[in-house]
Amino acid sequence: MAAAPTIPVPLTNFITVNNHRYFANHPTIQLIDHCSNADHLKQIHAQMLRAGLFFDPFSASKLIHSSVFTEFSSLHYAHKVFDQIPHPNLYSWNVLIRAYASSPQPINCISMFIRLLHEGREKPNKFTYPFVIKASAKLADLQLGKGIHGMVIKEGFSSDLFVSNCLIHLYAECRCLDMSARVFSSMPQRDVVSWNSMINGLAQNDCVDEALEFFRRMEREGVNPNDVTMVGVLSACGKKLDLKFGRWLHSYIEKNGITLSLILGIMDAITVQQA
DNA sequence: ATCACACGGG
Repeated sequence: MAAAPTIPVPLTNFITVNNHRYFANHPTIQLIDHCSNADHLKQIHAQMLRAGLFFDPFSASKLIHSSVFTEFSSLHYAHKVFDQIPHPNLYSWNVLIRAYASSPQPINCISMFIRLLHEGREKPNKFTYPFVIKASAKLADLQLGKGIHGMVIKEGFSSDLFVSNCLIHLYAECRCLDMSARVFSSMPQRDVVSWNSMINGLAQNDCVDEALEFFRRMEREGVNPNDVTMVGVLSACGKKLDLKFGRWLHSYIEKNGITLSLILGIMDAITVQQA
């Protein structure tokens, strides 16, 4: 197999992202954003190989991003591109880890994460963990989740709002609601997603009264519920067959101007019907 | 330059 030619590129202009300086002025790299089909993307890929641009981690990450996020490309292709990058930066790792987390094979997200731990020049950051936790949640793998949680604590991300919200959801998916509650109560600050994750987790695990209790607590603490909150609360209410409370929720939704998305409308109708 | 939460019955 012939080695890719590595013609040095005159890299004179920089852009600054996250306090790092990158070369991003190469005409081939600028083409990436205007690429309109898979063949075009492959041509850019070929030009990058000829120009040695894969040795610039920022340029390589641009191609990875395009390979993953354009609808004419596939995750398989993106992974092959990734494997050709000599020194992928953390952004490139995260792009692939993220794509696998929302793919039908979340286990590949975990494999990439383990590769990152072994091969990466940078440690996982606050963006990496939410993707990996999401994959563990989809796998409903409690052992794996606990392991990742341990790393989160060790690496100092346990007070990150996004990471904690993911952990609440993860433990709920593993039917481990006492752990969800433990994460929730340890948070230095919470937002509506933290409450939603608790309420929906409880409702899905048939802990109806607890879900409604969290909703009341949320109200007391002055956090404004949104449409996702109401899906969980209505679901709990439907399981409880409580018509009176269902009707109260109905007027509550209208009174508080909560967006009546299609799902919420259907949920609402079902709750009233069931009771 | 990236991150989190949702529905029930056909």
